[in-house]
Amino acid sequence: MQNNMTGHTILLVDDEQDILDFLSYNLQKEGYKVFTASNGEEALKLVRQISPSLILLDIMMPKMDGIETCQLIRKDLQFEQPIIAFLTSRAEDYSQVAGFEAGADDYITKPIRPRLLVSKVSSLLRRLERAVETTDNTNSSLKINRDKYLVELNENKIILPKKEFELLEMLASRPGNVFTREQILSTVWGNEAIVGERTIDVHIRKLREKLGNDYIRTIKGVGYTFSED
Amino acid sequence: MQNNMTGHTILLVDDEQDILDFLSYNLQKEGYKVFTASNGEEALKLVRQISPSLILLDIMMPKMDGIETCQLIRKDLQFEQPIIAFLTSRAEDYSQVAGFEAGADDYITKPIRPRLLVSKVSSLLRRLERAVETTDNTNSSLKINRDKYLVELNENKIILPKKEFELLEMLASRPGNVFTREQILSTVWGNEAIVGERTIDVHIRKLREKLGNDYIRTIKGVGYTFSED
DNA sequence: TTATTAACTTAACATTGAATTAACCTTATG
DNA sequence: CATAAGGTTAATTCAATGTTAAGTTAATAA
Repeated sequence: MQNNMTGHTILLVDDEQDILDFLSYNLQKEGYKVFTASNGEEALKLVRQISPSLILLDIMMPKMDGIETCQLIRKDLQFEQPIIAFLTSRAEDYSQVAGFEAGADDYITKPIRPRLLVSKVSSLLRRLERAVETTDNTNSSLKINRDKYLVELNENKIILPKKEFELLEMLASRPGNVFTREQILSTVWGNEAIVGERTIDVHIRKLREKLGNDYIRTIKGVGYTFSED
Repeated sequence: MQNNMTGHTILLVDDEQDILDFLSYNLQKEGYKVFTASNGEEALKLVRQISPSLILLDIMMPKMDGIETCQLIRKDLQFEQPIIAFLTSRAEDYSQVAGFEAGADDYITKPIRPRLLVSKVSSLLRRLERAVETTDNTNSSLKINRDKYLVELNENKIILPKKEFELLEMLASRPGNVFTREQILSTVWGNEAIVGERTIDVHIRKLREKLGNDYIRTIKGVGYTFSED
């Protein structure tokens, strides 16, 4: 039943075996490689060995709780940062837990529905894939930060509307690459959307207005390309 | 068996030696320094000497009961306030009302499960550490006090209702970061919660009403972000 | 208990601004 | 120099968000 080709590795950490089994079952079914740990220390050891893409971490655990574990993981792996999501029961207030400060990326509240779990996991992993693409252009003058929805161009911070942001993100993901209108439509708009002929142009124009004309070049009859000259 | 590096000092107060032994054993195993007292007077003396971070206090004791002891401790140590949790048997739930008024931070009901005890203790102590952390961000104009649901903005103290507080805390935990409605819902409400479309907006509005419009910014189609400019 | 108050949610309506369109203009290339 | 592809501008649209007040529910007091 392997629906998933990405082959991401997921680490589950919970002190209750039932929960581990339940999560494992549902995630393995989707084709993920799943490892489990039943406490924070075990998790820390495993993390170094398996380099998981995603860690689901129970907040309430004896000895070392999720928050502490999370902080240690973040300290330990300064470079390859996995995505970390906390598992909480509905009862626990956010203010008592404050996971984002500890370095969490998301929350999943128990009781956990299989469907929601799977969709959340895949959406979290998608975030990772995008981040990898984008992280590369570090030394360039244009930085795109998806979490902050922020574009930095020569120290100037620019906040773009959604469509413009996604369009720019796509073009900048592979500088020099020419993207056809068709490709752009199916990526940014989704191949369902029926949009007029001039829609893309207008967005391109607005981007040029904000970034200057030097970044996005038109290849007539083909499409658009992004470069930094 | 020292798993715990914080080295917190815990004071146990109970008239039954069995309970003291049981608690001592389980907490020492985690690396805490543990002291015991078998009545209120003894406890009061010890408190001054050892400055415990946490006191576990039996409610039902001869001579001076837990409530009274708690009140005296709170009066005695006006500055360094330890965290106090009451030990109660399940039957005596009526006393809970009095307990929080007397200055308790939490309840632990007998019979006591070792795991739950340990995780509750570590979570209570974490609260202490976080409270200290929070005081640090001095240069920012917004200070957040988790325990009191209190926000200080340019010298003005504002007590926020729970939901508003948690929403603000989440946004403020990563200034500049954009949180989607989805993320907000699953964190502050829990992903089971079925809340109407406008619920978040209303809370955002109330926050803006109290903080001013400059802190929380809407990114239409994406989410909300917090900043201090 | 019942009364009272505050917190939270909902519902109805208003507003906004991003996204799109339409109409017209410009340019590259055969 | 014809023309198809792309550029520009302003008007329009519509979903997302803002706002308010009126319900609910939960907490607290009497």
